[in-house]
Amino acid sequence: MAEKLTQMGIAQAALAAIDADGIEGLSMRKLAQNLGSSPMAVYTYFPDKDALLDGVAQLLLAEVDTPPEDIHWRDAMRFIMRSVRHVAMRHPNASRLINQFPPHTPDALAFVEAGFRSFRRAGFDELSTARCYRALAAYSLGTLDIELGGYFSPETRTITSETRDSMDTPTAAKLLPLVTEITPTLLAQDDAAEFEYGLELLLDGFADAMSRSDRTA
Amino acid sequence: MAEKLTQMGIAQAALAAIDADGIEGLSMRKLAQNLGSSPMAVYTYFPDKDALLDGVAQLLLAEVDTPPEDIHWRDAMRFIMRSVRHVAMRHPNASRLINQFPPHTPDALAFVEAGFRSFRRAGFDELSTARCYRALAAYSLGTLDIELGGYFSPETRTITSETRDSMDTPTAAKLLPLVTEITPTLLAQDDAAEFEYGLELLLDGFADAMSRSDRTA
DNA sequence: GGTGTACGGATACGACGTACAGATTGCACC
DNA sequence: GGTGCAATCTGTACGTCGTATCCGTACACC
Repeated sequence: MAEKLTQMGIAQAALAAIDADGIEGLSMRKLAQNLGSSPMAVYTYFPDKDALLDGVAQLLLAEVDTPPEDIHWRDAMRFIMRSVRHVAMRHPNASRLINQFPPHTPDALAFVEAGFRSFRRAGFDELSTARCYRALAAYSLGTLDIELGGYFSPETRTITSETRDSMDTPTAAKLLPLVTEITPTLLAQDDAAEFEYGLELLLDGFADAMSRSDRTA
Repeated sequence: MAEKLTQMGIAQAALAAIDADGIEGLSMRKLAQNLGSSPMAVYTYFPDKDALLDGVAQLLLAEVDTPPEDIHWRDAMRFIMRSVRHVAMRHPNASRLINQFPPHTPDALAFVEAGFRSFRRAGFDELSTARCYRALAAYSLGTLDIELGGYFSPETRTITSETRDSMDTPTAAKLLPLVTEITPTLLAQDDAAEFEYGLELLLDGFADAMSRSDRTA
């Protein structure tokens, strides 16, 4: 068993394990077993489990595609945003890692660099580029929380205001009529379409700001 | 020691412990000690640790303020969005819980209900309300990841493409000139101002869509 | 007063992350 | 070819975790 261990190889095995069993299901012992070696061997390549998870995140982020160089900035942003979302959807169990660890390796930063390039080529200055990147990052990360964290799903938990077992549906409907009315609508929508909706609003806003600054310049 | 235990009391103690020591620092044993009782006592009120964390999240969400009823929908949304952000900033160690557990108790849903009310009163139909809520939720949750998860901070980790210790700064600058150029700008911005920037873009978009649908109706 | 039921405590189990102390390997240098 | 050193990997062990299980207690209700 046991090809030579490498950082990449270990991180890939960890990603595979997470894809299969979830993040909570990953332990150093099980990972080592998959790799045909001893638990502590991993610590030669990663100082602790958190660093390993970071490594897995970098692996995910490196999967994000880079847009062609010659397209309009709007298309480039759409391309990148969709690609991030698709990577997360290919690895639903691992997607939290994307929210938790920002890209910081060259491979993981490739798509960021490409996005920046696209903005700058279109005439965005440094500040506008930073601003837009931040807004897109926030929207994108939040989308992952919502779509892959099951944010809008029905896992009714307990706890209420001091009394047990309240929150029977009829009572809730009286207290929260609009939540009751709108939640089904929320759940019925297509995730991809809703993602695009908000994305276009942001891109529209960027375009407006750009054209305004053109006119003043 | 030991007032009578309650769901609320336990959740509050857990929140206090998390505020002090972080989520990872919270254990059932330490929590029980703070409460002056035995670890297993908590399990009378919460089926497991995850349910307890959910309870803490509900507590946080219940801290979100409800906007006055008579203001313009745009002001109401600003109000709510800012309040969510401020709650998270009061509990930086606990803020991940907001991303992980959606509101589902009456108290935690109060601000959602108020937001829906504001949209509907302004003439948004069910679908538009759901759409806008989703976009705002995504932006808001992503903002928490970025501002409180330290997303843009410098915690340089390791792992690269197969080789160790690369990613010395000069090399990075060659490979990723724009990342190198723009990252300082990104870090230098004021979090609150950047948050408002993206928020206004979304609100502008909602307003446009509204006025367009008025004209067709 | 007797009985059931909600509550809290004690103990224990299995799994976890990882510190530490060797063993093993491969390679540089004479 | 031998010798030493550094990197790599293994084995063992410690402390901590979540929580299953079993038991005692106290109070509500008839």
